[in-house]
Amino acid sequence: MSGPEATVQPRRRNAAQTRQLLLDVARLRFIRDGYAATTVRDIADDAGVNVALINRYFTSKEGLFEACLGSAVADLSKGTDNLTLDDIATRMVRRITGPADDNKLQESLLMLLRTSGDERIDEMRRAVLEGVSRKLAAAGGAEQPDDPVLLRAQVILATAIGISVLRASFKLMPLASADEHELLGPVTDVINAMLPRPPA
Amino acid sequence: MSGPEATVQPRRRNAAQTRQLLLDVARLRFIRDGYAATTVRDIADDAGVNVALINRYFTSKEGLFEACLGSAVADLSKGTDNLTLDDIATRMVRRITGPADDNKLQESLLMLLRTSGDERIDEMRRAVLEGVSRKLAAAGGAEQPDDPVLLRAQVILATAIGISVLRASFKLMPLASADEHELLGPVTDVINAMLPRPPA
DNA sequence: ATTATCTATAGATCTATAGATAATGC
DNA sequence: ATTATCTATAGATCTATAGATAATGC
Repeated sequence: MSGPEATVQPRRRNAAQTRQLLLDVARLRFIRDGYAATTVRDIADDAGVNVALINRYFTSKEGLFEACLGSAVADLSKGTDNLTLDDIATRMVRRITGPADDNKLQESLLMLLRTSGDERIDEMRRAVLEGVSRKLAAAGGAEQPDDPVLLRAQVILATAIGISVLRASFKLMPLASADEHELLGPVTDVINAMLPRPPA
Repeated sequence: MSGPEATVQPRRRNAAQTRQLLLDVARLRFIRDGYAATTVRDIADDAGVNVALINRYFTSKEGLFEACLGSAVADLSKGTDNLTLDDIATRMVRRITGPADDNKLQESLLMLLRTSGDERIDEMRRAVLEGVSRKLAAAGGAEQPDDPVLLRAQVILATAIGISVLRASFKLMPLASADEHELLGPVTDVINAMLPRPPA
């Protein structure tokens, strides 16, 4: 159980910075090991601070988890309005493959897969994915919320999630090492197969 | 934390039957809650037997997990040789949607996603998925092991895993309630997009 | 007599908190 | 003086095991 290192070591005392540091290292732990297998001591050690600060800044382990999930949800919902069919593939692939502009993006989907067992939080996760799939369906021309295109949009989402899992958790080659360029073709093909261009 | 009920209640003492019962209820727990969040007491209570029997029949919690994963691996590798392109979609959809012939099949993929933290076991999981994707690629006409078709075969696998997760863990509608018939179309389209028919 | 199952308990965590220490700002 | 951080510890698990009980087969 060797852990990720703290990326920024605060020299001067700074509550806001320490709080953010805990958030960042906790997110990595939760993604990699899951909620139950991660101990607060693991997280505190990764951050290089005392365990008690987790309770000070986040009330509890569950509070910290909820904060991590909240930031992942914010990442995922950001800039998904009025997507065009052409945007989807490139955005999705970039989000999966890379520390392109913001390396927290690639982690958001994986964080969303984690659960602490709290049903209230689980419902939040479900609602986020429902919203994302609805926007995908809208880009594909769906009009009513019960449009059959919604099912196909959710299959696209499933593909994105599956690719992320196979890369991060399984390190399945060659998928795990495929770069943005190599993934763009297959992913574009899946999207086109699910959301055919309107004849108009 | 209310758990699944034991499906078979042994009336007469029967070590083999109790062992199998523990395996079955443990599998459900591990799939639903993960390894770390599941306690041996949860499992024993689900089975209606004493906790000590887990150690008696499986040495340890980890031994029980490994046995669960082993049966999932056996399920997944079963009958995947010499697949034709036409088989894949129907087999995959049936495996995802249903307690068709053997309801343990639908759980196998989800069990494979669980980890106990043991790297030896993680490697076993990876090898299984690598084998499955290789067979998919072969059905799609791949010849060398580094054929670029392999990447596309792994995207198919990713879609299957993603759909299973969105159904079981997220209960994302309408995907979660889609039956075999409703899923066949979209999944077939994904497979055709990834593994185009050879012109011959 | 054999062995499937249970009782009782040791030992090792893990989370949370009350209160102490020490760095910072006025 | 304020507050960011740490020390020490209580209380609640959780896994594993030694040994006791009781159902089965001869």
